[in-house]
Amino acid sequence: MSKVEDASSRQVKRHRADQGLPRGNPHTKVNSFASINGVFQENVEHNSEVLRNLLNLNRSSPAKSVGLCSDTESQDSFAQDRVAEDRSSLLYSEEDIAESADIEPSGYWQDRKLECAKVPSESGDSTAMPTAETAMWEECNGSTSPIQETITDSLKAKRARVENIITSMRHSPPAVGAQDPVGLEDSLRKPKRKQYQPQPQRWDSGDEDSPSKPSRKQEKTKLKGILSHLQTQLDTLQEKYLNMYDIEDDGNLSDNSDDMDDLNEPIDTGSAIQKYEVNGVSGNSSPVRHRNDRKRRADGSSVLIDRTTSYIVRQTLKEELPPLLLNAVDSVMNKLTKSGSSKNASNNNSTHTKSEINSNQARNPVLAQNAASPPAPAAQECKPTPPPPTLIHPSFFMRHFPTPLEQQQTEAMSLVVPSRKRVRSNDHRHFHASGGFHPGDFPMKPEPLLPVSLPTSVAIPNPSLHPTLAASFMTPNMTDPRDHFESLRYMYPGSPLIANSHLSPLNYLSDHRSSPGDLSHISSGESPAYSMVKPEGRDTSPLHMHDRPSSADLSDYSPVNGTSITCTLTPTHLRKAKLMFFFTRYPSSALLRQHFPDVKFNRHNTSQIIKWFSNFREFYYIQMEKFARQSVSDNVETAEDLKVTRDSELYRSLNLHYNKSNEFTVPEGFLHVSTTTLREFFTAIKSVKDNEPSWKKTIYKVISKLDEPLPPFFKNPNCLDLLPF
DNA sequence: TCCCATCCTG
DNA sequence: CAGGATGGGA
Repeated sequence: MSKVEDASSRQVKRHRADQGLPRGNPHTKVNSFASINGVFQENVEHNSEVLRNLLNLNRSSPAKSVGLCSDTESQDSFAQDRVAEDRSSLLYSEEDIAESADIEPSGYWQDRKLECAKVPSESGDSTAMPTAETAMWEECNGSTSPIQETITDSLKAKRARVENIITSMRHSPPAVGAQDPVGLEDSLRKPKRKQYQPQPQRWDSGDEDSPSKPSRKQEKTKLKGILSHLQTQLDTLQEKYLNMYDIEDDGNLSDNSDDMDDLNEPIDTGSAIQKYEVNGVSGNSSPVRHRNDRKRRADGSSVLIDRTTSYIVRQTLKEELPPLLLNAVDSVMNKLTKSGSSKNASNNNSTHTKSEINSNQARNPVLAQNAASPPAPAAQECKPTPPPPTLIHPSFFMRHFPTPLEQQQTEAMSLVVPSRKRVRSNDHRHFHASGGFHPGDFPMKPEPLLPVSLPTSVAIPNPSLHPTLAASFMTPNMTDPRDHFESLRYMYPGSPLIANSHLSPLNYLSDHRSSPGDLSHISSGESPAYSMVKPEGRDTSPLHMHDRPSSADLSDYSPVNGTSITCTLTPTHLRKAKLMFFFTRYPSSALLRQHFPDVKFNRHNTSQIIKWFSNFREFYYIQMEKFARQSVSDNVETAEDLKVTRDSELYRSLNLHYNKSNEFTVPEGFLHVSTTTLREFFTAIKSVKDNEPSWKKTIYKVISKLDEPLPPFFKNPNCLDLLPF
């Protein structure tokens, strides 16, 4: 049974690896999403500050920067549409946030289409996705009331400016019209606009595994630039929007005092929705709500109009900025995390990336929603059938950093398509918003953008095998706590770590340096002070933050520096294991269990960690044999002439492998063992014993007896955190 | 039969 | 570093 289980598990892992699937526990996706929301929240707050500053700045400055706004009547109508659609997008977004997640997307959008069908489209584009909001605006435009005409003129002027802003933004990146899959340049000149494309979600399309993945390392630096570039663009857009807004509101500054009050508060989407719905008689039906707004405008209340405009501007920025920044930060951080050591900032993919941006802007509904779409593609887009596999569900997070496959998307994405799930991005992470975006999601506790330590592949937590672990991954706290606390370590840099001084590697290291080789006084294992090893039979929940070594062992144990039990072996564990190899080449499984108290060992991860040491030995012996043979060929006379020192190339090679960041002072004992091993190999090779079948076994036997006791601090699950590096 | 180590391979 | 094959020991 176990054999079968192991075999099948291996098969599964193999399969997953072959598929390029993430190795981590799928539930970590939830946590990743939570982290995104955390960032989102931060962005919202940050942006609210930005918005306040911008608005105040514009209000205080009579000079309006509208240089890019060259009004024409034809543009006016387009811009007006865009303003209207932006408004409707925002409304959709709000409704999505407010509405239950149980809404079927298809039904949701079909309802929208039904609403649209009742409204004549101003543009005459039958494929357009009219909305109640546009209907409202169009009805308003069609009115013969003088007041409404004034209103319309005012709005047209606004739209014209928005149009110009958008146009200028589109041309900001280098023109990539030839690569533009959306036909953006053409669409810019056509008075048609694309329809909303309600896309059935494809949660987990394997197609996103791009066949030609550009180097993430190379993209890292570019993404940084992209981030700042996009932010600059957004700032420009903000400024222009607000300038426009300010011009329109010149005579109504006092009337908008409450708006400014609003701006002095952190912008909160939920409260904004509430405010907006309070303005309408009915908070449930947006058409009704819009009509009420329209009636107020028809009453000639410029205050209301300006408030609405203000609201549009604010909401647009609220909606636009956070996802953009979120996505940018997400992408950059992802690249950074995955290629933190990358130093080669290549520009090879700059064109590619910029085209991504451009095509992304094409999907930005604010930018491209009004863009013309040829009738045929539009008709195709109207199909309620599921999109092609390469079409990824449009979401806030993906509009700005599309995957290469995403670039094949040919329709403008709605700003507010319900972002219920984030499908795999090019970072191969999955984000699932089980209930869409709710205002309550955003204040979620910020999680680390990425786990500091990702599980190693063998350590795939298999929920079916470990139901308790599976349950543990259901909450944010239940990810590998080491990851959690590693991140917390940066949040609380001053937090005390281990009070027991002899658990400190620094102490060990200093002791070690002062008296090399004298490790007996810190001999590990048997010291009763470190009897914090988890009892074998303990079968508690994987996460017991406080069910941990007694306070006598770790007097300063706290959730901040603490850890909890996990079945997942992380790269941190691997690093620790490598350092342990300096002391023990043949650790027993019992020894490993003792020194990884944060690991709940099962058959799986036990064999994994044993395999690690097997691999360590393999590398070690290969190096030894290599250098022994080299010494033989170098006509070294006797084995006694060989000695591994910290200057020797062999040492550097080993140190690079086991102690890459040089965070650990290699113990003197390891030099002795290395010297012994090298000499054993040298002698065997010199005496041509390497012709014998298993000539290495005798060497292995010798070396296996040279294991040293591990320093006590290896029993500290956080010992690597204490290393200076 | 299970566990572990090694070797080979990717 | 991991997976698979293989072999040996308990």
